[in-house]
Amino acid sequence: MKSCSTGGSSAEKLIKQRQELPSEENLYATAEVLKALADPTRLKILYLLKKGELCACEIIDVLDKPQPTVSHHLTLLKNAGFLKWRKEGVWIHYQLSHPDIMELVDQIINKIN
Amino acid sequence: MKSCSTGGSSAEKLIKQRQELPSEENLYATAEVLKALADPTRLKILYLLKKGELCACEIIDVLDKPQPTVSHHLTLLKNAGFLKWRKEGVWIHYQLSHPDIMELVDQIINKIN
DNA sequence: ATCATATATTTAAATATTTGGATATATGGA
DNA sequence: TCCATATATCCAAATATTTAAATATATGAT
Repeated sequence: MKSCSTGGSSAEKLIKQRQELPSEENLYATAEVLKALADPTRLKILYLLKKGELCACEIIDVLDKPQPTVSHHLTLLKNAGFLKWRKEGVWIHYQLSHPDIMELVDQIINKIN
Repeated sequence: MKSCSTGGSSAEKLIKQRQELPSEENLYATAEVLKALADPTRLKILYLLKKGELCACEIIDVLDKPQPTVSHHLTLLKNAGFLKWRKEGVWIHYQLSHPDIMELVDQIINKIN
């Protein structure tokens, strides 16, 4: 049996292929950001916010989930960098920090489908 | 205390906001696709394949992980629609099915950072 | 047919994520 | 100050994902 035709994976080739990749750190960080996107509840929040700023209580109403659940998802989206917010008294108004990211998400999905 | 200034969430407003969202089904499907992306090992595979076709054995070599682990990640990427493949004897050569998706991923990450 | 190798599947353990009740904190009104 | 409401945090249970050993399957060489 001859060897895999894509070319023998010599030690040098291997090292080079590894070097050309993003660092582990980088890959982990990227995965973290994408994980924040990869959940139906959080996507729902993001699509909601495409229409404009909303306060947490409104998001809770629309999603119709318990407050701690929504709060948790908002925290993940905030930590990943998807949201901006401003406090106004007791209320917290959330906005997309990069509205055009949602277009990019849609483009990925369109390519896949 | 006055009510949340973004506007009282009247029943009609709520219903409208919900209607304007993608369906649950759609949100779940989108989340599935994004989940396939949201893992450092799978991102590594995708970045590797940006350079061109590789056979499974080479991917295993570069990642330096046990074969079943890599096979599992390849299966998830295949199922999500990110990979094309062709069999050549025992070998399976994988390719990105939509190479430009990786650019879109990079754009999302660049916006966030 | 037998063997060696490439890849996939099965399975179970380890780990991480999601959910929501209970509770804490923050803010403003009375 | 005391109360009501908005939001966050803590915690534990339910669920999902990741990892890798063991095993199965597929292919081609002898």
